[in-house]
Amino acid sequence: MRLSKLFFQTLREVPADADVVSHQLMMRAGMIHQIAAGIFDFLPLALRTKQKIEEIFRAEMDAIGGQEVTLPMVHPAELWQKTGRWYQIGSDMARFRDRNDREMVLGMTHEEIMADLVKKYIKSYRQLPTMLYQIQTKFRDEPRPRAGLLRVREFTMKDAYTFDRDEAGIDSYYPHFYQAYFNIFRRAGIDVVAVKSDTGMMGGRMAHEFMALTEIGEDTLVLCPSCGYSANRQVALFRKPDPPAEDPLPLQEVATPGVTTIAALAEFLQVEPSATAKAVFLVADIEQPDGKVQEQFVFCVVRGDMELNETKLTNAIRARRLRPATTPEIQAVGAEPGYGSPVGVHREAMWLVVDDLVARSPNLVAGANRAGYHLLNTNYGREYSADQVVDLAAASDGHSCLHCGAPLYTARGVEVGNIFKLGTKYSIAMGATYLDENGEEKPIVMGSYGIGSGRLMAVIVELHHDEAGIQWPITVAPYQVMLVSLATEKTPEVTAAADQLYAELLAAGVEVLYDDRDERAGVKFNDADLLGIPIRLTLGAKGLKNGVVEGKLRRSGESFTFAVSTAVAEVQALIAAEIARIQATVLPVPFED
RNA sequence: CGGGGAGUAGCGCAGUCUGGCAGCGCACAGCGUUUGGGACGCUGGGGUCGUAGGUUCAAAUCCUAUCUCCCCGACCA
Repeated sequence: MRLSKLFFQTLREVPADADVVSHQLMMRAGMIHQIAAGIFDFLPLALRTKQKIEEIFRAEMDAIGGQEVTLPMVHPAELWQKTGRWYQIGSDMARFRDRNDREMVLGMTHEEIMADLVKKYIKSYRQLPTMLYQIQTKFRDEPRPRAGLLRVREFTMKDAYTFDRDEAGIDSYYPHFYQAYFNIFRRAGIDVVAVKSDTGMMGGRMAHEFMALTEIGEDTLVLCPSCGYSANRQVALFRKPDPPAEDPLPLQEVATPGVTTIAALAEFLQVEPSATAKAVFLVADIEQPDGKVQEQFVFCVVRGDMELNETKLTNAIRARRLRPATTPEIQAVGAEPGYGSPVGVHREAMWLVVDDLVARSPNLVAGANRAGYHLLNTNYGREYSADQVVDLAAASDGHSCLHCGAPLYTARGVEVGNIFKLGTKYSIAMGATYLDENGEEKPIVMGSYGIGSGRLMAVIVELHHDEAGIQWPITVAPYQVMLVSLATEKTPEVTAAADQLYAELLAAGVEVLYDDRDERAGVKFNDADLLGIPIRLTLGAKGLKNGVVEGKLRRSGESFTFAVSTAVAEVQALIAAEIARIQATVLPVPFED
């Protein structure tokens, strides 16, 4: 491609709306253009990279038995009503009516549609397992799109679905995806960690998220440096410290005027925060046995040195959603904000959930449920008992690893992919069943597996750039080679040589972007750095006089001198070396169950 | 949905407080000089000042409403 003809424009200045690096660089490189919050145009350079990423998806999916299909992105509401997600999902789902007043949705994911499809075609255990995938547009009306391509409303996703006879079937398929995902990300030039994750609205038994570690990530990960344990903080487990071995002491009320935080309480009483109990008041939407959703006041207790993990709580009490309780609601159950404890509250008006460590810790300081007073020496089972005793605490830096005891650390990550064991939720709802060897009708066991192409592209830029611009890994670069001609009006021989080299590179099958523009050298070099094409070839009057063309690797700055006559072969070797360098990172990964 | 910021040429911004010809830089077009890391000169094109209503002799500027975008939070397969 000749740069003089390419539909693009580089920007010298950073667009005001862009504040993460990947967004800035892709805007400046003329790759993307925003038309609304979280909705982008992909220009030719971006599209080439997106297509390369998607070719990697196809190769890895095909390698584990996938067959590509394309399902619509407009769905009748009926399919979503069958699984109940029509009712569960809020305004993230874009809904509209067609001309005949039928309710329709824009697809946010395709479990329903896939289950509906296989229902018609899969009848026998002989047809299982099957894996279908597509690369398709999704629309999710996110409340807050942000950070360029990292969090958008309309996006392309590779979503794959497995169909197995039983749990054992998916248990054996799932690790293939786990490996394929590592292969995909490594072939795209990034490293990821797989973490156990919450199954959220997808439901299901097991899920992993593939996280790229970067400061701009929205998720917090908990990692063990010793045994490799890794989990999203939402579900991360840790080994709780042993509570001190003390005999229960008599309950005692003390005046603590104006002391409403754990830190202030610890300071005032000269005790460790770990010797206190923290009360958290929430209101949960709980689905009742009759299907109606009711609000329930939830009183949570964790130790003062720990934080409540709302995902753990949500799962423990099977809540639809949580919100903080208001002061009147808190007082209505006999508690007092800042001085709350489960001692002496109206137990019948609440669901009381206590962290297991609190239940095991003797003589904790807790609120007295009246302003200005706390209680010393509260003991679970003596002053109060709970509706549920479960793990509610959020894992943090320095906590001990559940498996090996080493201190955990936290890191920020961007979720670039996920894999779910879905079970039979969708197949039962849609009636997707098969007959087994005994002629018995059984629901198909499903899994679903997603990767967003645009987000992955943005993450690659986040992880591969410098001050001057992008540094594309060669496997996903829009072009492999950028040929920069430094010809001027006075050096037509340079133009001729560059034209010829361009033609030879094209003929040799090299993906080459040819900067034939009438620009000064500085402009061309700066644009080349910005676009981040991995190999730059420079042909100018000086070099040509000596019969040489200069080569340079964008990622390292390493430079080479090639004879013009052998340049094509040298470049091909360089491309092969760059590809091999990335391919060398694609290795077997042990499956962490 | 809560808090904050911003809408003026394709991009970055000034002008708004204190109403009075709509500007600057980049980009774009033409001509000339230049030509290995974002050249220079001259000339030129491009604007419903987010939208609607109001106040006023006069509104980018004041008032009211509204839309949009960005950031933090809530939310998020």
